[in-house]
Amino acid sequence: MTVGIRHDDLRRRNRAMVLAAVRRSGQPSRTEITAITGLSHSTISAISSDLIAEGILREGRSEPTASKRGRPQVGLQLDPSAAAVLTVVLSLNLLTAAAIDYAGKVLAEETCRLDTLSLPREALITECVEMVRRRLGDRSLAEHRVLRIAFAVQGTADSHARTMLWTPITPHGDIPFADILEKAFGIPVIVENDCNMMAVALRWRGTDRYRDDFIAVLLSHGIGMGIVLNGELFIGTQSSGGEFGHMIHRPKGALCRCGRHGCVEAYAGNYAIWRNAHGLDENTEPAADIPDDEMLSLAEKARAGAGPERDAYEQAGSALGYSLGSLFSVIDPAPVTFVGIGATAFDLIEPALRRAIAETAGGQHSESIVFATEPKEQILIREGCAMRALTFIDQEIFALGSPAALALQES
Amino acid sequence: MTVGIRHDDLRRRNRAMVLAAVRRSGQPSRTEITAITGLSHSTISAISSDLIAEGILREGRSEPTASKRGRPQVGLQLDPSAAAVLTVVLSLNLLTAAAIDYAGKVLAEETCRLDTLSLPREALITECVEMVRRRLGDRSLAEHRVLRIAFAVQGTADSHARTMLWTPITPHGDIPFADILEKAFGIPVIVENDCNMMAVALRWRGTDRYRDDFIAVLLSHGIGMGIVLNGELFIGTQSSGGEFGHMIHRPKGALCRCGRHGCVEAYAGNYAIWRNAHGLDENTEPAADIPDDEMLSLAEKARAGAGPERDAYEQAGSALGYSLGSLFSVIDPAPVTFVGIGATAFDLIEPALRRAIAETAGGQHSESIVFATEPKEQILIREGCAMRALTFIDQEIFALGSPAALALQES
DNA sequence: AAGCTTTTTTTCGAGCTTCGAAAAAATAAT
DNA sequence: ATTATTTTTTCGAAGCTCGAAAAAAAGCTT
Repeated sequence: MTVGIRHDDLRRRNRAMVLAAVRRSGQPSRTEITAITGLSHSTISAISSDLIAEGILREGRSEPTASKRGRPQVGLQLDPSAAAVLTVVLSLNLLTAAAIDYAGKVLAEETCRLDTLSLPREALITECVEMVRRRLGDRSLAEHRVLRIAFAVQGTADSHARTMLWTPITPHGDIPFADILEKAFGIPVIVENDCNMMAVALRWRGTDRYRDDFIAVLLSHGIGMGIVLNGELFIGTQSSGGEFGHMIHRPKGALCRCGRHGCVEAYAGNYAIWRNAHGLDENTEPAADIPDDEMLSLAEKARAGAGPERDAYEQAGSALGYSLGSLFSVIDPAPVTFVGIGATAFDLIEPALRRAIAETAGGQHSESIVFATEPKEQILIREGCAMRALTFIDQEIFALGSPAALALQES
Repeated sequence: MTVGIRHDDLRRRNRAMVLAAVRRSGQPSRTEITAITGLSHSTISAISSDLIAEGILREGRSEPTASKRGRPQVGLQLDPSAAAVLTVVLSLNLLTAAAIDYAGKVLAEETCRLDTLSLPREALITECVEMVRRRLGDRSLAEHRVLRIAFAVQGTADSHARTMLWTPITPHGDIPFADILEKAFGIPVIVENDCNMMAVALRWRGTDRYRDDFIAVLLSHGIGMGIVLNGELFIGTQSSGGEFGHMIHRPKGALCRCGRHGCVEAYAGNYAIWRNAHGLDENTEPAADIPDDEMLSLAEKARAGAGPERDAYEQAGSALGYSLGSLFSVIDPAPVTFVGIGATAFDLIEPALRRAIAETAGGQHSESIVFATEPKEQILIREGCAMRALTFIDQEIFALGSPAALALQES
C-alpha cells in the first residue's frame, strides 16, 4: 500500500517538479515552468525564489532572445556549483571515472586500461577505489560537494543496486561496490547496469524518438538491453532486468559464454559472429575478447561478398529478430537503438533481422519498430550515470527544502 | 512530464487511499486506516466522516471482537448500495454477464452459449448489447447506480481499452465495444484482456504469493498471460500486452493458430497437444475447438503410460519452460499460476517445464519460481473485471469529493 | 523623450488541508 | 461507582496553492 500524502510532501514534490523542468528544458523562464507543471504563477515564483536563495538555481544571463514586447523572460538554470557527482564505468579491460557538475558538465575525466579478466578480486577493487580517490582529490572538484557516485558495470546488480552480482568481465562476483565506496568516502553510491544507463542517456537526448517507449541494445562481445517504458527505465522484479542476451533463441543450440546453450548472444555476440565467420562449430568455446578492428575487418569481408562472414552476420540478425519479436509479444513493439561496435555492422544484420521479426507476432504491425544505431557505448553509459545521479540529487536531496538542505550543507 | 500537484489533489488522493484501504482490508477501523496510510487520526476521521455522509462508506455492525479494554474499534465497510458495476466476459462459445454491488458481491448473473466462431459480426454485437440490457433492467439493480461496465475478451484491445482489435474467438476484428455499449446505455465502458483480468483477480486474493510480482498463464485452446509487477498490472506500450502465447519457441517451427510458425501456443495450446497426441504433423491445420472432456481423457491416457499422449504434454512443458525462462531473462523470475483446463494436466507438464526452465538464464536461480494451478478461468476473469471496475469508481469518481459526487448522484 | 501597451514576475489575502494536542466517548477492570 | 485504557472527534496552528492585483521591465507610439 502506498503511503498517504502529507502536507509537507506537497512542497517537496512540487520543488522536484520544478527542478525536473529546469533540468530537462535547459533554461526555462518561470512562465514556461508554469506551463510545464500546471502550477500557478504564484507557486512557481515562490518555489524558484527559494531554490535561488538556496543556491540550487540561478537566473540565467539574459540571452538576446527575439526581442518581444513586454518584460523579458528570465531564464532559470541549474547552478553548476550546487553539487557534483562522480561516474565510474567498469567494462571489459577498461575503467573510466568522471566528475560532473550539477548542471551536467564534465569537469574532469580519467580512463585506465586493465586486464579485468585476469585481475585478482582485491586488485580490481583497489583499482576502482583508487581511481575514485584520485578524482575526488582533483582540484576541479574544489568548489563542489560530491553528493553521489554512480557505478555502472556490465552484468547484474542486486535488487537494491548496491552489489555487483555477476559480470562477464571478471570471474569474481558478489562485489559490494556500493558499500565499499561508501565506507571509503562517505558518499552515497549506486550500482547500475551499463545498458540501463545507455537507455537513460538516450532518454535525456530528449528527441521524440526517445520519449516514452524505446529500447537500447548493446551489440558488443555480449548482448545487453535497456528498456524505457512510459518514460521510465524498466527494471524487472529485481534490478538486474533486461538480460536480453540470454533469451533462448534455439533450445539446446549454440554454446553461450554463460555456459548455457541457445542464447541470443551465442548467435549475435562478437564471439559468436567471429566463431561462425571462421566456420567453427557452434559449440566451440567462446573467445575471451575480440579486438574491435578484427570485428571491423570481418564486417568488411562480409560486405565484399557472400561467404561465411556474411552468413555469420545474417545468423546474428536472425537471432536478434526472432528474439526482439518474442520480446515485443510481451512488452509491445518499440523503437530500437543498437549501440556498440556491432552497430557499425547493422547494414549486414538488418535484412535478416527484418525478415525474422516479420515472422513474429510482436513484429507484424511494425510501424513503431524503427531502428537507429549509435557506435560508441562508453559516452552513453557515462551520460546515463551522470543523469541518474543528478536526478537523484534533484528528487531526493534538493527537493526536500531549505531546512534539510541547509543541514546537509553544513555536514 | 507529470503535472504538478495542486492543493485539492491532496484530498482526492488521500480519499482514494482510504477507499483503497477499506476495499483491501475488508472492515478496518479508523485507527487501522491511520496505520495503513500513515496519515494522522484527525485526517482519517475527517475523510471517513465525509465518505459516510456521502453514502460511500458505512460503519460496520459491531462484530463481537475479542473483548479488549477501551473504546471498541468501529469497522468501516463499503456501502454496497453506493454503486454497482457490470462485468461482461466474452470467450469461445460463451458469453457471461454479472451485476456486482459496490462491495463486490455478485447480485445477478447470466450465461449464454453461442457459436462465436460462426456468428456474424452484427449478431455477436447484438448478443452482447442485449445481454447488458437484460442485466441492467433486472430488478436486482433497482437500488443501485451502475457506474461502469468492464468487458473482458480473449485477444488484444487498443491502447485506450475501448476497442477489441483481434480475438481468436471470432473472425471479426476491430469491434469498438466500449463505444457501442456507451452509446447504448450511457455508462462508461472499458475493454480488457481476459488474462490481465485473471491476474488482477489473483492480486485481490491478497495472499502473500500474489502481492508484488507474479504471472498468470492461461492454458486453454490458446495461451495467454497476465503479468503483475510491483503490485501493478503490467501492460506494454500498447494495452494489448502479454501476448506470451506467440513468443517464438522454435523459429519456423509448428503451425500456430495465428498463421505463424513456432509460437509457444503451437506446442502448448490444447490444439497443439491434441495434434501431437494424435501423431499428426506439426503443420497440420489447428482444430477449431476441442471439448474439455476430450482434453481430460487425453491427459488420462498420458498418465496411464508412455506414448504419444505423454510426449505431447512433455513437448508442451518444454515449450512453456523455455519461453518462461526467456521471459524471465527480461522481467526477472516471478511465481507463476497456471489457469484453465490445461492446468488440470500440470502434473504431466511440470517435469519437462522444470527441465527446460533450468536451462535458461532466467530460470537458473529459481527460488522465486514457484508454480500453482487454478482450473477455472471464468470466475477469475469475472472477479478481475469487477475489481477493475470498482477500483475505477473508487479512484476516479468517489475520490473526487462531495461536490463532484453529488453532481454525479443527481445526473 | 514621455506616455502607452504588453508581458513577466511578485505580492497579498483567502481558502483548503493536514497535524498535534486535548477533549470526548465507549468499554473493561477494579 | 470509579479508574484505566483505547478509539474517535474537535479545535487551533501552520503551511501550501491559488486568483487577483500590483509591480517591474521592456518595446511601441506620438
